[in-house]
Amino acid sequence: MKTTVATTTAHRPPRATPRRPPYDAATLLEVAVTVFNERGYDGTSMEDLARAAGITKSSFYHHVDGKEALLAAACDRALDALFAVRDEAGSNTGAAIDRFEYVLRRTSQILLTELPYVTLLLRVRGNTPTEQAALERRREFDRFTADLVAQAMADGDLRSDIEAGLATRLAFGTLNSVTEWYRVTRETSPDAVVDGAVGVIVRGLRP
Amino acid sequence: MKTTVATTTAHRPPRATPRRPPYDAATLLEVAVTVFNERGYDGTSMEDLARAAGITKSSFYHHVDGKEALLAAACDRALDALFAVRDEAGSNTGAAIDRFEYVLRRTSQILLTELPYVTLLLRVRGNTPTEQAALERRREFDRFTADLVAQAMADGDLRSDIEAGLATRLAFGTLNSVTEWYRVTRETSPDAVVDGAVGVIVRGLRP
DNA sequence: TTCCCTCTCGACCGAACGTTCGGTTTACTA
DNA sequence: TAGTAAACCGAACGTTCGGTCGAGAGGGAA
Repeated sequence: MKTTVATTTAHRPPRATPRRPPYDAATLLEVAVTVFNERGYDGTSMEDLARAAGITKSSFYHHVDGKEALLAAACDRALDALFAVRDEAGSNTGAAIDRFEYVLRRTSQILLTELPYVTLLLRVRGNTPTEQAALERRREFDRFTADLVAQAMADGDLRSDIEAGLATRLAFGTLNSVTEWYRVTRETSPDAVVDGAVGVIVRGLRP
Repeated sequence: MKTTVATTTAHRPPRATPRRPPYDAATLLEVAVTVFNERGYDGTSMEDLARAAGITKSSFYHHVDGKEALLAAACDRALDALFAVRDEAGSNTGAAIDRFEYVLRRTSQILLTELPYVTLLLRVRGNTPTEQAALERRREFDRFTADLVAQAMADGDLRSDIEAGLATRLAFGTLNSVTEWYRVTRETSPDAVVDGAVGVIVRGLRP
């Protein structure tokens, strides 16, 4: 890591690697979210983020607005993807049970394609207005799904011996738990996880 | 701090507040865990804890060894309860499917009786050796259960079209998700939650 | 060459962090 | 009434936090 030669010029930033393309906000967001998920948001310092990106803290600040802005951007990315699902045709046409299963499947797909962002979203506790806003959007999505569950129960397509709210929470709990352990490997494909999780949920909830 | 004239009192000093019994370590641990679960461990300062207890930071330190010691004590309490289940007769005798169901039920009961401590345990990320030790004990418990699942699959008592590791993780994911939303209320009794969760899991995993 | 803009840096700031310490109050006993 | 130990407190310690600042390096355009 030391600047070996080139001592003649007093000011010579270490250029060990051939040349890295300049960072953009999206790339640094990805780096930040990765570290956030490893150490936790509050447990991560801006110094940690800069080190992970291979630049100094002040350089890092040149590209991003601040720590909380990173969190907000990450949550928004996850939430936008989820709300896009809510507006898809499959979530709004047909029997409630089919719409519920569609939402489950699409949600779990997004959970895997946007894994780091969703993981971070699921861990915010509401400490700041930013986090509270993210929590509120999450709840709105949960409410949308809970209505589907209640409707499917009324239709007799889901077992109604447990409360609709409990069923919804268990369903999302099962899905969301994937963020706690899933890592992309050759053995466990995303599709297998999606099929497995959704399958277990709907079989567990059917009458 | 004025020295009141009441030097003559001798028997009944005027007491504005009734007087709180002195704190002990267990009570302050409970307070700490509650705040940790609200704000997150790293997001909680010792000042926050002291304020929640109604004493100053330095008084708080009179009773506890430090922030990390509180985390360790809380994790140990949760883990000790879980490992006690592993050693119970119901977890080690009979068919694997019955033992699995027994472990699930007892685990979810402990999850509710020791809710704050288990909640905190499930959120540690391994930032310190203390946290890593807790994570390792958790994994040991998961391995124990995964063996039961694999055996029950071999017996034909659980569907074997999904991987045993995936099934175990989904089962615990469903159970553990309860910590994310469960609050003691009159409407939703702990027993109803236990029955609901365990029921959904075993029905989802049966052949 | 000069200008200009982007990117990077070291140095720095006030605030908050976990923790310590000297000293005061309280409850109880002798 | 004096002595004692536990409970408690205010003030500060050294460190780390998120964030700022002025300046240098590099490259393209004139």
